[in-house]
Amino acid sequence: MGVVDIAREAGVSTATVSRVLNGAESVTGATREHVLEVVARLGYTPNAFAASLRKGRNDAIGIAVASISQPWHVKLIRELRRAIREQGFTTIVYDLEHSESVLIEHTESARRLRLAGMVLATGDRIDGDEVRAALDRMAGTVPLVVIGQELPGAGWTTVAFDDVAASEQAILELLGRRPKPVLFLGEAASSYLSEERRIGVERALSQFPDLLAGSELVALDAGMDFSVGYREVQARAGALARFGTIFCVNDELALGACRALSELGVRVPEDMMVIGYGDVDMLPYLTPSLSSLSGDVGGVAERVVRALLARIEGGHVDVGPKLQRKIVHRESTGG
Amino acid sequence: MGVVDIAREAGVSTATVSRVLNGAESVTGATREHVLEVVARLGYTPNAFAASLRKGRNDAIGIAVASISQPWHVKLIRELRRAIREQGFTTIVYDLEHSESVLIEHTESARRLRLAGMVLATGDRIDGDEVRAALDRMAGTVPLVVIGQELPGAGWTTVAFDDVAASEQAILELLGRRPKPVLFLGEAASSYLSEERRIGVERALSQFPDLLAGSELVALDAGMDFSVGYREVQARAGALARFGTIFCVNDELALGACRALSELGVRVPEDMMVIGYGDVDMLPYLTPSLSSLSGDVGGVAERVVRALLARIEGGHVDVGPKLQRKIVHRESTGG
DNA sequence: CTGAAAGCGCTTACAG
DNA sequence: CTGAAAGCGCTTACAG
Repeated sequence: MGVVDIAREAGVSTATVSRVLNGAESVTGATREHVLEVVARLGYTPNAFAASLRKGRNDAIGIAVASISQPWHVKLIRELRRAIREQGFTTIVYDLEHSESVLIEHTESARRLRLAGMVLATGDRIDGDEVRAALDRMAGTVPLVVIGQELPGAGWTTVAFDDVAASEQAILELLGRRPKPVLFLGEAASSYLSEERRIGVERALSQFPDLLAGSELVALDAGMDFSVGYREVQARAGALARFGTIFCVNDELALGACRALSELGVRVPEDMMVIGYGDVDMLPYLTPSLSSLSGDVGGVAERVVRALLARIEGGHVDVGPKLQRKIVHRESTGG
Repeated sequence: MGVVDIAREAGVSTATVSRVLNGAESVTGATREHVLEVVARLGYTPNAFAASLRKGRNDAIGIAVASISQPWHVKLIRELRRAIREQGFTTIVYDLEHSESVLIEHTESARRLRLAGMVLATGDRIDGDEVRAALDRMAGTVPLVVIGQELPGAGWTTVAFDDVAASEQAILELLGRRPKPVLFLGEAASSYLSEERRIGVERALSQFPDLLAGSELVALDAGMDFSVGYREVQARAGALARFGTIFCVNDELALGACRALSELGVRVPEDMMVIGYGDVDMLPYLTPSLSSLSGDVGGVAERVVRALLARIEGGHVDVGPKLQRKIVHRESTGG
């Protein structure tokens, strides 16, 4: 069943049916009522493919995140959807599952679907040859905004937090509370995000050479969930006394670390301070409650959408300086 | 740029281009190579709308979940995607945000997109007049499988856990460990899932009238996240001594409850046992680690896909009896 | 193995 | 305000 069936039944042309269904102002009230009645009676739903094909555009914007298992990304999706919907677009969520090949697949899908735009949020590096080529290719036809990492000469807009500064600032503040070496748990080279945060930590520590010497900056290769934080701390059971702080690149690692400390009888924060990144919703409800570096997700979403709209209209927009994070102290850093 | 441009450049017909791009076997090796070279050189990507319109079908299956903020649903999405992809379909995720109007919108979207099928996973009731009508309407053209709740006379297949039995069984087991009244934290009438679990709890308690009398079965109206579990336990600070167990309809509530108990100086599990539902990944890493009623998500996904394929092919399939849950004891119930 | 041509179901300039 | 007709970009029976 299509417009022609509705048109025939209603005794009008397909043009009129289309106008009614698309809310054109020109249609007479009576005609509109009649057509709508027929549509309802016959249970007709327009074919989105035919409409998009004819219109030559799609009103959907893709949101691709590194992993929907990470609460921070879910929070971001929520905010982005809200902001995007306000602009009259629909959204479609892609889960990259931290995989380059999945990302590449999705760039293809975005091209085939002629998406109006795409938002990419990942801490995983996107500067590998294949990934970079796929993104460039996509960005040629689908306006793109990337959250989190800046690439030289990229044909897209970047919105990011200043994680180097945030990490440096946080470490300085924690060293003020307890001037002891730091155990940093981050990801290996595949993570852009970990790299930035590590640099900030190093920068702060380098002001205190003896503390830097005693610190350990771990580059994990095993993902960043609870179990990894747990395992890494357990693995250092005998060597924990020399550290004053465990600084984790996300909240999940911090949670796992706390569990290990608890099993080892290391008190948080008396013997060891612990802090994560992202400030996800559950942190205040943990025991001990977890400190974290918090960022304004709504602010990110707002900037992303502004930048995307500008690109969709063929223009550019200055998204301003990198966003600042702030440290949220809870029990795990002494409140 | 379209097939015609590729055809012209390659000196073949559009039919041949289409065949090459769709992997038809009939095309000569040389022709295939040549066409692919032109496609790559011109950076051509087929238009998905045109293809779907012409084919008259869409190979995408929708996955609609009550909320992507709930880890259990994220786990389910993962498993479903894997299973669906194996069958050659793509997936598209819908977040219902626990909203009836969003669900109704998505049923419309599914119809317009001529989805090959739809999976709906929600604990929120779907038997309200409007929602039920929207689902019936959708199920008329889009094969549907619902996870979790059974509706009489529905035109779709249901895959569910036996939560009544699981709850009853769990309570009996916990009463064996500590024969004291139970504080049950569940949602109000809008939640089908809470209702089932409450019934199981009541069924177990009714074998011990004095324990039933001392128990409290709370029907919350405020969602089911960490903060709610926390608040409800705090609100009963003076009355906790009479309970032996806090039984929560999800793990998030249980986590919040534990935090409140910790602040109140109530020891878990010595003074109070706590258990949740879903067995999400973080539970072993909490302090205390949280017990939970676990279900085989992979098993659900496998049945759902089997049922969906049968419906897509116009048939039916017996998905078998409801799935069983098992209780996973961790520190919060005494290990 | 390959091509010419029809047609999927819409929307929109154009004409009245 | 409304209609006749073209055309969006594919795929596929049909013919050779």
